[in-house]
Amino acid sequence: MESNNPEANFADQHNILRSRLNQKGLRLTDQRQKILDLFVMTPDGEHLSAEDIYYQATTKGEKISYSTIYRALHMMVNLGIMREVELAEGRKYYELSTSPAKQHHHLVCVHCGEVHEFEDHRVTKASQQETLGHGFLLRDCQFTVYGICQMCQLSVI
Amino acid sequence: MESNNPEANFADQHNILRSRLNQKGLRLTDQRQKILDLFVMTPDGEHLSAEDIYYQATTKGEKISYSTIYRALHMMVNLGIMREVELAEGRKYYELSTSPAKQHHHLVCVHCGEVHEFEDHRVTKASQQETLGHGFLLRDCQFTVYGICQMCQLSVI
DNA sequence: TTGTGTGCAAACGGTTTGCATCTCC
DNA sequence: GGAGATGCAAACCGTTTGCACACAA
Repeated sequence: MESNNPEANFADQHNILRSRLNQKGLRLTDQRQKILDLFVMTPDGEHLSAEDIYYQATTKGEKISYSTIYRALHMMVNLGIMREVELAEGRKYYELSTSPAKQHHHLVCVHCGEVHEFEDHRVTKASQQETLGHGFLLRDCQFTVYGICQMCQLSVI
Repeated sequence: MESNNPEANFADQHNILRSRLNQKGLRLTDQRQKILDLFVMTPDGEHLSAEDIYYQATTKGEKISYSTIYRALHMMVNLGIMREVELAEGRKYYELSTSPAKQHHHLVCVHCGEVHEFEDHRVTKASQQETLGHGFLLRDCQFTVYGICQMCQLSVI
């Protein structure tokens, strides 16, 4: 269980990232490592925005700028290491990408922002059929269900 | 076929809007009528951004400001008359809302922006099951499939 | 050594807001 | 008459960019 050994996990991720970067003549810097670490440490079902990353990093005394964060995120999305998801208004969130076969979706509480991840093969299938039917080449799909969670149903309305 | 009689269609829409507004002590102004008209005239499968509305309205010699457009759109979304959809980056699009039973989804070309609408009962079902399973109250769901259309596959890559 | 990456500060662009004025009911 | 709506200009805020400097390979 590598999940019992976070350091090995970090090292793995760094090596993967380093080799991918090197293939393209890019470099593995401290900042890029730190950003990746934050995602590796983030529990499943949570997502990080640029602000989250900035806040978590600076709280730990690490120095990083927003420009670096955004540039690193874009780069990793382009490399296929991360995925950009639309969960809430006016802000982008990021998560480590998983294999296309394990594509997952999000259930979001519009009131408190609570997010659940779920998989549904019917949705996956629908995206494949629809792209095929129109002669499209599938790139990504986002299925986001918005609702009000149980807690918020009590406090609001 | 009321689609053969656009004027009746406009009148219908205006009356619906007026009665909804009056229930809340709100008013039906010229600007709000014009905005709604643009959506009624827009063919199925097309969506309007605030900029689209501003451009189409001013091209016709009508005077309207962005603040009014945004305020009207928010109001109509809150009244359930319109739906806000995320199709492209950094911009919101709007469409007239349809009954929850006829919920539809979008297939978008990430290169040229071409959009196809489609319905899929499996997706609708999945959204219902997922909200139910977590005790959520379903509000809306967005299923957006991103790909590259046939034309763009030829010209890009 | 050199081209890539970083931080800073300023710019960007879609959206929102404060305020004076106007207008629908 | 009075609450609600509009237009203008400025503010907002997440994101991007130009540039001088720093650093990985």
